[in-house]
Amino acid sequence: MGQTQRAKSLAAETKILDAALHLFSRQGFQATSVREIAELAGVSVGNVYHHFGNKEAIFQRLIDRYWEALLDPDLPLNQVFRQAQFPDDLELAASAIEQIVDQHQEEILLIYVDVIEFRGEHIRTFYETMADRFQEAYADSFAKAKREGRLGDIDPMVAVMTACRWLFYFFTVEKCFGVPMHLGRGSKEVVDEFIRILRYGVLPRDDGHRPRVATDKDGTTSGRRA
Amino acid sequence: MGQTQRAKSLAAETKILDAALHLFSRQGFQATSVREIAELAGVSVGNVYHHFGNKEAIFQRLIDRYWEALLDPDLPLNQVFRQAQFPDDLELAASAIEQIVDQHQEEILLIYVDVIEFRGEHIRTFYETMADRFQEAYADSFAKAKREGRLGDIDPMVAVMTACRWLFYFFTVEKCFGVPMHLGRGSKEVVDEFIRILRYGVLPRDDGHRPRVATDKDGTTSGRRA
DNA sequence: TAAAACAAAACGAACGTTCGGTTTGTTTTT
DNA sequence: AAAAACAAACCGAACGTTCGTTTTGTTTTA
Repeated sequence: MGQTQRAKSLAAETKILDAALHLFSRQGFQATSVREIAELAGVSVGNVYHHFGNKEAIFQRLIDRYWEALLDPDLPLNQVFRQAQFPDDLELAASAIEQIVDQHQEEILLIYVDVIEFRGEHIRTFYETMADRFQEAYADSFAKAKREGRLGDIDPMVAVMTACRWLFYFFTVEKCFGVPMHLGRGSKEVVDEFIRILRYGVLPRDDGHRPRVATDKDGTTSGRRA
Repeated sequence: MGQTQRAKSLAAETKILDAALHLFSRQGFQATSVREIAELAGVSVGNVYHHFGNKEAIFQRLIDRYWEALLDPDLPLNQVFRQAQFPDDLELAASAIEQIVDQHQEEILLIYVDVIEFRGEHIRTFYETMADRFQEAYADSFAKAKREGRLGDIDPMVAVMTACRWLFYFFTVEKCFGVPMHLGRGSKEVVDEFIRILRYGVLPRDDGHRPRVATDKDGTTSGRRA
């Protein structure tokens, strides 16, 4: 009850933003009316316009909020980037990306709303910023690994981009688009296999590298189909 | 001028569908009005409703049209699947997928419209159908390759799914979302590198497999950096 | 008591859809 | 082969509703 004006105002703004996020991510921008947002937020239409200049400003604020969350240095994925241990950090990266997609399902759908209903510049800046951060984070690490022969013949920068994009899209398909199964295999199973492919490739190795276990020939170790 | 009634009717339907595809893919379903569609198609609003029961029926027809195109046995990608030469067919698959995304940019965006503005069941059936076709197409081939030791320790079915999904999404990002560059590298460069990663992995090989140089079937080793 | 927060009513514009009427091509009758 | 009858293709005004936004007025807080 005894809330200050600022606190009440901020609470109302949050309620409006949350309601808008819920609706925008489920039915798109144009298909969501200000009346719907107001009703779900439990405020009047007039009050919505007291806090936001117009409908699009609400959308913009939601995008900004997601963007800020992605740039947070404390975000696990950003910690992984700072360590720059590719390809050893692939498991860490995978679970960090899974966490992002899990916690920001609606915001990720918002990005696709932006792609469709606006001209989609946010997804462009997203990929371009990601590219810059890869360069920053991994350039030194890769130069050193190259000198020490710890990396193969491929371009590790392309590899890390490939991996992150795949993981991001994989979890997006699973959590946001609702395609939970993949060839009858579970999510973790597929991600682990993807990481192994990245590290060792699908073609057999004649050297000592035995990715899964040791010398088994039939590969019955992980209980796949007969 | 002397067109039959059926021909005229079909021409009008096509014009309406093309206009609707253009608009839906650029601004979404709800943001596109029937008036807009009619104007771009060069017909009256009433005529639109003569050919289609309602606005959503137009959308549905567009999705169906795309779906039929994907199931066409003559589609290059389906020919690649029938050959079932993974991982040798990766270059062929890549260019077949690139061709699909190129020729169906608008329809692919339509799928994302469906994800946002409807409940996105089409993308689910898309992925599930893809999974079934992978099983059909590659099951025998992989069993044989496994017996002959031509494949490594990984699950090839996961690998082929991984590859196709990545390629599809890669070209979608590039052509539909407008992110043409990737870490300053061109599209072909990145795809080639992705294929090499799939085959050989990022970790160095001590055996005779030298990924970058010869062993290619057609011998066209795309010239890259030393 | 002034300003901020909120609610309700009202605005014109645009929406999807309907409908009566006109044009145009085809079939039937003469 | 011309005329009459028919049906499909087509048009555009109009309907009822809903949209984003504004205006006006009331309550709450400092």
